[in-house]
Amino acid sequence: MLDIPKRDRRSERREATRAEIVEAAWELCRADGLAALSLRDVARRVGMQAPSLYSYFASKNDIYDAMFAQGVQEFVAAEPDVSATRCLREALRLLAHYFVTFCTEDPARYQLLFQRTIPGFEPSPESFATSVDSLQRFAAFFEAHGLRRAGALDMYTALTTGLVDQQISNDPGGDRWLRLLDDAVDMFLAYATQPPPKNPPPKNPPPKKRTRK
Amino acid sequence: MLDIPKRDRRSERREATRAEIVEAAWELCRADGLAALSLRDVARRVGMQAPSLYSYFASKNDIYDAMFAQGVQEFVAAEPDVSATRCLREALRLLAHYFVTFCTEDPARYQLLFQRTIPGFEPSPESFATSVDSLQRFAAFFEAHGLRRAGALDMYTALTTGLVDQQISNDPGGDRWLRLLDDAVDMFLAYATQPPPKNPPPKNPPPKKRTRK
DNA sequence: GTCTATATTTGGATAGAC
DNA sequence: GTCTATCCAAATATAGAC
Repeated sequence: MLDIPKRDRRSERREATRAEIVEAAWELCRADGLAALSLRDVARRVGMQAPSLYSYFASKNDIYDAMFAQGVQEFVAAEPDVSATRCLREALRLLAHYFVTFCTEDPARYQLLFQRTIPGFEPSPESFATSVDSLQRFAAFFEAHGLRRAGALDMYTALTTGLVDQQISNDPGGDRWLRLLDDAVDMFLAYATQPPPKNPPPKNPPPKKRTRK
Repeated sequence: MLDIPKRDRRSERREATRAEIVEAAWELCRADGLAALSLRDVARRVGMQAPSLYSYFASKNDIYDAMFAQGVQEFVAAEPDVSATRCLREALRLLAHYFVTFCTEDPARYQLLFQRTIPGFEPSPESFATSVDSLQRFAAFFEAHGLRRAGALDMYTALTTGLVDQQISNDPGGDRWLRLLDDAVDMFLAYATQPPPKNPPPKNPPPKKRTRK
């Protein structure tokens, strides 16, 4: 039997107001930085006084948490489906492109979701679980395509977040690092699909030329 | 003619106190996070009252600036000299290892030097110039070893800072990403020393490039 | 639910005595 | 140079009227 929740105009209104508050908070964070968020500013932006917010959120961190949850939802909701894509390179490009675009188009959101920069804030277990699920689907994708080299997933996350980080830190709004993405995927695939060398590669110089010392 | 500055016990003492203050600030940042620094705490740690700090620094940002300058000095002072190293791979491993170790061994320092996370803070031009110099020496190293592929330097910085970032964010104190460093260097060199393919590798037409805005 | 008023804390920074 | 005393601003959060 389908569970059709009875509509409750009161709680609907309440949810709408909560969403409005969260949206105002995002706008402020995008403008002034994630850490600069203040309840006064949020309240003023939605036409309230600061204490009124406490009717909707228990604390400032509670607002951060709602923002976190919303951000994760946004990420998973728009994740491209690559299950029908046979070409690994193509699929990975698609996923990588989605990730870096998602991150760089809203640095404040990136900071909240992927870095740990707000002093006392920890996302709620539910929201966090959703993001862990997403990463595990990604791990499954690697597995399905035979990317089993030890550390391959970690190398991939380092590479993509590195591009995002440099882009945001050193060329905000530009594409100096973003445009390296396809090359990065190729580079990574060459690494990940290559069997790890039996004997660790030239620790010592492969005899360049003569002069032995 | 050699410029031997006359010793001035007063200013020597003053410099020593400044250094003491900066060191106290670092300790607090390492413990509580970079953004949590407060003048009161710094003062208490050096046995002063907060206003006394203003005899040594004009503002809180002035302290951050001294910390930044000190951090940059530390980095360049201990930079390994690879000019005598003939093997590119070996040299790059050395430099990369130095960089990621420097960054991960003190995340607060990494945050101040390489990320832009303190709201109103901009490093002074002198300190900033020193760090730019360091990067340019690195660019010269690339040039000298024939690493001229477009974007190679940017790819390298993305890769190394990505490892640092993931390490700090997701495995602080561990080595889950650090131990991938040698592989990362190999992966990068395979990419950078390989001529860019004439026609983009994969079969399907390169997915629509990110539209410029 | 929203407001006013206020508590509380915590910052950075200044004035002026000693 | 260092202190005490203080200012000023901003922040989160609570109490209670309406």
